[in-house]
Amino acid sequence: MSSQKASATRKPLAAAPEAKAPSRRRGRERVATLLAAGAVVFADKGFDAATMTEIAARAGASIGSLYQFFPTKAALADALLEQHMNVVHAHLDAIAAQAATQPLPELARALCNALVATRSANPGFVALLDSGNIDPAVIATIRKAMRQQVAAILQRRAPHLPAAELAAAAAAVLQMMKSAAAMQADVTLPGREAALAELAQMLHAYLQVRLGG
Amino acid sequence: MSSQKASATRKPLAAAPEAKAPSRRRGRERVATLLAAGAVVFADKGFDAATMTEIAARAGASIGSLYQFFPTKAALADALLEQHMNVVHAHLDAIAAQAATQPLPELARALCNALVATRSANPGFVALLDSGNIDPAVIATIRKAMRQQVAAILQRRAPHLPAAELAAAAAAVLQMMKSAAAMQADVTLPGREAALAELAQMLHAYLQVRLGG
Amino acid sequence: MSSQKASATRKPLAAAPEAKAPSRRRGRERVATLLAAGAVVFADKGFDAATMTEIAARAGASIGSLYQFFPTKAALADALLEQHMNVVHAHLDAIAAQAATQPLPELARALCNALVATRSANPGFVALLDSGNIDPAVIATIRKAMRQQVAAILQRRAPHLPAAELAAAAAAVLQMMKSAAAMQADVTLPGREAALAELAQMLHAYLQVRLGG
Amino acid sequence: MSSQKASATRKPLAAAPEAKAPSRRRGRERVATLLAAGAVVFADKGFDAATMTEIAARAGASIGSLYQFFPTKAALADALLEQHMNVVHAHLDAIAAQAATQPLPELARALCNALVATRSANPGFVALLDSGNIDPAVIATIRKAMRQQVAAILQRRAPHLPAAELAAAAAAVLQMMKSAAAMQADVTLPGREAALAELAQMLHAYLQVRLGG
DNA sequence: TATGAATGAGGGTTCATTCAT
DNA sequence: CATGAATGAACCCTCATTCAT
Repeated sequence: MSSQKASATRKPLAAAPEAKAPSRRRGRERVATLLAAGAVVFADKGFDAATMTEIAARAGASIGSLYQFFPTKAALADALLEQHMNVVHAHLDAIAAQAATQPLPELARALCNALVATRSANPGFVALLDSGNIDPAVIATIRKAMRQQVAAILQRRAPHLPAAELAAAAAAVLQMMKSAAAMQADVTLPGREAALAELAQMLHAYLQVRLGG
Repeated sequence: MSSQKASATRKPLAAAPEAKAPSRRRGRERVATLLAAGAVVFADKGFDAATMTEIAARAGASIGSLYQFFPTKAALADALLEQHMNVVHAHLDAIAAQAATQPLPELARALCNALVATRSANPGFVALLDSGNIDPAVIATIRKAMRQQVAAILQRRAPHLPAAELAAAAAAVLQMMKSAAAMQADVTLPGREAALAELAQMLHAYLQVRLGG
Repeated sequence: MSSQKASATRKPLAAAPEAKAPSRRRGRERVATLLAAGAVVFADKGFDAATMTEIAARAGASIGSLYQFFPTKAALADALLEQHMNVVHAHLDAIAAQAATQPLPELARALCNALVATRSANPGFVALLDSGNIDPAVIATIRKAMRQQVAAILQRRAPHLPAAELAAAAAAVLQMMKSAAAMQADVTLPGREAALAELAQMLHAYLQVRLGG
Repeated sequence: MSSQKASATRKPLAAAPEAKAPSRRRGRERVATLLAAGAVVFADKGFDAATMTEIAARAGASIGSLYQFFPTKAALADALLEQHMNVVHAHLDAIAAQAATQPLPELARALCNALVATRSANPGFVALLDSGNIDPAVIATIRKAMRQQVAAILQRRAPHLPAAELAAAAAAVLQMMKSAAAMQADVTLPGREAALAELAQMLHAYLQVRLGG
């Protein structure tokens, strides 16, 4: 199964109260504004400390308006999450497309950067995932999907790796990718760029061992 | 400077609201109970969702008693953090003691396990660090101390590595150690043990490259 | 400068936490009710002993409603203060208008009664001013404004009094006016009316000396 | 009845829980320290905001020790009040002793200064009286006693004044004395000294009218 | 549909007072 | 007596959510 397909067949994350799809253009714009505001505020303060009132205010909307589209704080977070996951998946799909032909060090770097990029696009993402306020089932789903995408990437380089080993490697690589994102987010780290390069190096060394030179 | 010394000169983390030290035996026991309860509740729900009331209740104490020793929710978290850091630092010191003589794969495994172990001893640890409710300066201090300890460990294997490279490597290794702990905490991950082994492998491959065979 | 003008250019008292202005009619009514309730409760118990819960209850509102418009107990007090000051200033303006032509004993009586009247309209006023919970800068501002108004009144009778003497006299007269109000509030004082008359007498004697017959 | 006698027969102010008189020297010292600490803290923060814990701490005593001598926050305040009243009464007695022979302007000044002096010796005094936390009966008693002392002073100058007029005049003069004290406490008042002189002038003018030149 | 007022449970924190040691 | 830990009612304030207009 190609990862494109995987991402194409992805289903809405939550079974919970869904935002009613806005029928008019005006509505769609509003939703976008609200999501953007939510992204910023969640990123700034984390899920718990973020308030629906502030999000609405930042979007230039009334609190009532916000609730019209997102019946729950968690629903807003879910929507945000889904949106971000789409970006992430697209990123990984792009990497997968090149995976077979790219030199290994470049692949390593690309993987390391995957989450770094999307994460700086929206720093609140992780805060949400780790806040403990998101339905664990949703989180599990997300993680599984990402692992599968990473596995698909690795498989391009090592088509005959047994499924179990592939899965384990994918989990490890994904974890490493998260590490890179976390490191990128740590502004207090002196020599951050060098350390990030080191992480890429680490990934490269591993891929060499695992996938064969 | 030996890492033992480093840990000997470690200073209290918190700047502002310290836990008032109990002077009676009763008080000291209380503080221990309260810390334990806090650890559990923070681990369960994260910093924000944890309530002082629940912590007190779980400790079998009244809310007033809790506040007698920890003037603030954050102060309690700080105390917990400090306590945990002591464990972590001791762990790392122990690793450092063996670092020079140990076979490399074992060192890799030991590093991977360092945070895994302390973290399962108290799963709330990370939640606190990442919650955004802890004084960023405290967090920076903690991270720096850990990086230095890891650097000291690496230095035993590669005494002549330039300081800058050493620092970058330490940051990368530390990040990896955290990855292992995170992975360990993810109960939804199928084949977790295999994946953890893969992480150790990754670290090993990296150390080989970095520190020389 | 006429005292009317002075009162026209008066600015809002509070520096920091303003009452959020209601935009709907319902809200405006609420605010009025809440202010009234606050006035009563502050008067009854003083600032510290008054509770927001009681104020809300007395207004027939929920606690949340109260906080919607007054983000802080102090903000409510400030609003109340400002409202009362407006009444006081209007009173003093009225006195100023007649000051030039009125017989001196009548002026003395009017001054004595100025605060008595407004104060019985809202007995909590002084409690607030003296509670030590109001921003001292606000208090200083209030006092200064009152002194200036009293000075303006005196100036109508003695246009050529040097500014410094005028200011000192105004401060003394204002203090006397407060005395009258305090006396009025003391229900345990036997012969209160006679004593109040005595105070007016005292003021009259003073004005005669100061302003000339 | 001489005012000395009046002050000699004064009874304890409160019927409420009394502090047990300490039998040993050590105890008496402690009580003195506690009272002093209470005076300072009440003065600083007012009755409500003052905490028993802080008072004990400032006295270098434990909270338990404080409660050994003053079973209640109000009891402490009462004790303080009584102590201060003794000073005030002594002051007034001294004034009474000279009242008959002194030139009128000097008497006026002495009266104005009476409360000013004692009040700056302990600025918390008024805060207590006006805080609404002291038993109103106690307050009434205090006021009555002071009025009687002032009346006694006035009587020395005008022995034949009818009792009712004397009482009214005493009430007015007392109020004026409080005004002077309040004015003295107002650090924001520019030209405070001049204003105080004005107050003395006012009192003088009144006494001339009332008591005859 | 958009707005903003209304609601109230719940959270962190304080402090007078009590009591065992 | 002294000490300091223990208690818990009460306080101020927040915020997700609902609802009338």
